[in-house]
Amino acid sequence: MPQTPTDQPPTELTPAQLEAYFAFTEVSSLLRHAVEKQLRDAGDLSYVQFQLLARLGDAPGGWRRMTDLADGVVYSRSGLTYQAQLLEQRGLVTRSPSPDDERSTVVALTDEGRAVLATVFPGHIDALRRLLFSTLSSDDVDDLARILGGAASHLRANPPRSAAPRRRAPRA
Amino acid sequence: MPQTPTDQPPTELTPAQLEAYFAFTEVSSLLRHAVEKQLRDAGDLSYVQFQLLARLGDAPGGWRRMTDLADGVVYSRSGLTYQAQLLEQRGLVTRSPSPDDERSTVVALTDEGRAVLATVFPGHIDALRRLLFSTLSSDDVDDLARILGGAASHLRANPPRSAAPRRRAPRA
DNA sequence: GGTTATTGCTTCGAGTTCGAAGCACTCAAG
DNA sequence: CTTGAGTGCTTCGAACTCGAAGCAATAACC
Repeated sequence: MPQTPTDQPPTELTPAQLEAYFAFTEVSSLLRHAVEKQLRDAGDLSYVQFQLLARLGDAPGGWRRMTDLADGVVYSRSGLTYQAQLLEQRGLVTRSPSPDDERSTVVALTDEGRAVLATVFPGHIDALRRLLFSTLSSDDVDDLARILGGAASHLRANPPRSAAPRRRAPRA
Repeated sequence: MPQTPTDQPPTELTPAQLEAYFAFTEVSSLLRHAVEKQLRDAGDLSYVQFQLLARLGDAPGGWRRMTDLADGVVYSRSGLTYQAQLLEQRGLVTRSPSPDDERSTVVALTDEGRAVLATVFPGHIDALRRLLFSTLSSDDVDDLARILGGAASHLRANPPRSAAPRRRAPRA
């Protein structure tokens, strides 16, 4: 194990870091594709739609505000509007203005939405176990949770600088 | 509701598994968004485009077949055709039929493509270090590489059953 | 109270993604 | 040689995604 002479960051990653990064991206892609296929077959849901339903199912009262939903799944506002429309058309959620704040829209799970979620969920869990957790020891899972949990916090704290502070539009 | 008597898989995940999974998806989303922003700012490249250039830069001779490129980045063939067109229009790659096999197209990095790659690469590495590796110990990195490497192999070995064997279209 | 930000969501346009279908070439079998 | 299967890539259409711009409601300030 070579000593790192000083702390100054080199322009390269260590082999282990590269390996970890490639493995991460590969698992990310493959797992996502596999899960999407399973969800499409089981309940004709996209991954995003499933995540939204799952988050609603998890919420007390079965409803959330649009923005909270979007933040929860790391998703654009406009994209969420689109998906929420689709889910509403299928009768899986309702959308209504919040009584608190007329600006915000509250998305709520319908009975049918809850039913679909209940139908799809076990298959999703099975897929996860089969694809991901079947090869992982209990310690591995703990390690993953600890390491990635820390990384997630760090990433949340360092947002990708949400667009440069743009100058205001010129008045007429 | 009875206790879980044996090892047979329950329909739920353990809290640690859930935690690991959520952390994984969150890191995946956040890291992807952040890296995409960095690449767009630095060289007006999408993540996919960067991955393609990087893979070409890594290849002996600086060229690869379309299919090998697509498999390498877990990407659809048609999507690759689209992105390869964009890269070709920008003069970063060339496409030409393989002398070996007239069917296959060989994508090769141009000098300009290599230059762009050299420009963008350090920033990419820096971003990775800043966003991901700055919080990880050397042991963490080793653990990640080991655990996710194993998971990746397993996923590669269990492809999402490439579409059900659909019946062939009726002849005329 | 009245003006000026800020917030929450939607609409819009442009760009990207995928799978299915199609085309061209190669290989195997007769 | 001829047929048929298989492979490699592209084209096509439909769906999805995002950011910018727009609208309405709330909050902040004097």
